[in-house]
Amino acid sequence: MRTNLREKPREDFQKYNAELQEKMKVDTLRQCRLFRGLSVDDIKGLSSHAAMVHYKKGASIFEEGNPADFFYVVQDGLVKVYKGTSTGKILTFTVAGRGDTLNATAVSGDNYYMSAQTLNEVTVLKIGRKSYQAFLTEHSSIAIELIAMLSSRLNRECDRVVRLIGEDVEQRLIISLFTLARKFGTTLSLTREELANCAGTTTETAIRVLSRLKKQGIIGCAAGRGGIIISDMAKLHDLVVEDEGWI
Amino acid sequence: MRTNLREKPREDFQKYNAELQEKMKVDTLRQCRLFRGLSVDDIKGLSSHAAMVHYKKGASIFEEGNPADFFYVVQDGLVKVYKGTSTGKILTFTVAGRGDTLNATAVSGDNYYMSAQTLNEVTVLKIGRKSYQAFLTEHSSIAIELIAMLSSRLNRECDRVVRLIGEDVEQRLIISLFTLARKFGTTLSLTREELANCAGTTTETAIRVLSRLKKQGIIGCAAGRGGIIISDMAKLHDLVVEDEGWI
DNA sequence: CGCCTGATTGATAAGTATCAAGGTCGGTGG
DNA sequence: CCACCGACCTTGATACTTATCAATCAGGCG
Repeated sequence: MRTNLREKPREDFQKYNAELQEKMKVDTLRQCRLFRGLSVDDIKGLSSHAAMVHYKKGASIFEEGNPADFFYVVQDGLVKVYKGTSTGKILTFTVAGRGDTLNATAVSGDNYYMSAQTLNEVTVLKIGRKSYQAFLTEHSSIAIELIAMLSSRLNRECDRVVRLIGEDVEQRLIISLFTLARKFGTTLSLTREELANCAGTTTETAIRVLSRLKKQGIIGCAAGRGGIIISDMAKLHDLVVEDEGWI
Repeated sequence: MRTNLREKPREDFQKYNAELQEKMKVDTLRQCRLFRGLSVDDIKGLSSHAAMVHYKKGASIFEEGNPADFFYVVQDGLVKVYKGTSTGKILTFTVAGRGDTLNATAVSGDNYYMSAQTLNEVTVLKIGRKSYQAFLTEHSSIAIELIAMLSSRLNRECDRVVRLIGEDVEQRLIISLFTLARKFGTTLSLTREELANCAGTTTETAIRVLSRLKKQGIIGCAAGRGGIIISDMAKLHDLVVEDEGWI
């Protein structure tokens, strides 16, 4: 029968495809800091609840204040996690990449505490709130990692506050650039506007600072049209004022 | 024998005194959010490791960067918990009162992450780092409370960041006043400088805003010399711009 | 080719910090 | 008891940082 001859390879292909996807999901979850220390089997258990979802550039994954029905992990692409201010500005708290969670530390509250929007083509893993919470309570060793994550994030936000009070815009932009470059490499695909949002300033001010840095040879000339290239990371690092003081 | 006749009451007195102090310590610890849900016996166990220490006004309890040898709970008085900026300014993250911990959320790191200084006569409970950590691991139910505390503090700091970007100084001062008054009542014994540090501004600017509020009848005229009296809490509340948006 | 987004530069204005100069009150020592 | 001193409060003038507004430019894409 013709149908049989046709169906057989298609089934194989589908099975292969499903296995591949499952492998990718597990791979991604294993890169989460939150799940380190867990066995592969544990992660496979969680992975079975995870759906792979694709977003195009500029799409909203979730918005501040909406019911937090899902827990997200970035599989591919860049996602900005931000909050809007009462005056319509935006502050980007983090740019999440592969293996980063979007809302792991949002433990309390039934609603998303921030918004998440894609900066390019993005694939995420999406896990139902219930499944995620059940997984957390089953694997109590995560609690320790969660506390560590929360604690370090809290410190980071406190530092951000101190910098907002103590440092001028130029310094904040430099720190944003440095932090982003350390995480994603020296070729950043961010618009000036996105960078400005990271530092809590305006596009124009960000551009003016970048121009100055370009004159100093720290930013490459090939910048522009949605990208920033850092050509002298060492010099950039020298410009960062450490507020740690004693080291 | 004379000695006997004398010693007896003194022993009684000392015993009574020790019991009283122990009771005070337990009472204080029971007011800690971190320890709610624990039995009185559990808390008594922790209390036995706690020493009551007195500080006079303006004293430093611990300083950012020093080895974090102790865990502190405020028994009486006000303590500001702050960080200095690289430019010499100060940002007060919280004013701690009775039952508040000074460094409970500083889980990671071996050094104090902030500084703590008394705002008036203060009594604290001081528990050795080891004893505190042992207690935490023994009573794993605290982990849940700790996560909740960390999470809510993280949210609060993120909000602070957003307000620093989005709101002007006047609004930040109003929010600081409102928050302080809700916690400590409408008679605040804070200098203008301390209030300014809470809002991340300068003394002069804080004074100018307070003058305006005084004209509007929100701040009492009896203010000045180390105190602020809020005479119209409702009107103050009306001035607070909620950035929650939907409620 | 024309539109649209993002980058860029300049001019201007608003918000705050900074600097300066008293003023007030409470405590302390002669 | 009084005078002084120091900590805190207050107000004004000025400067600086950065946002805002406006205009132009460059490149990608339908």
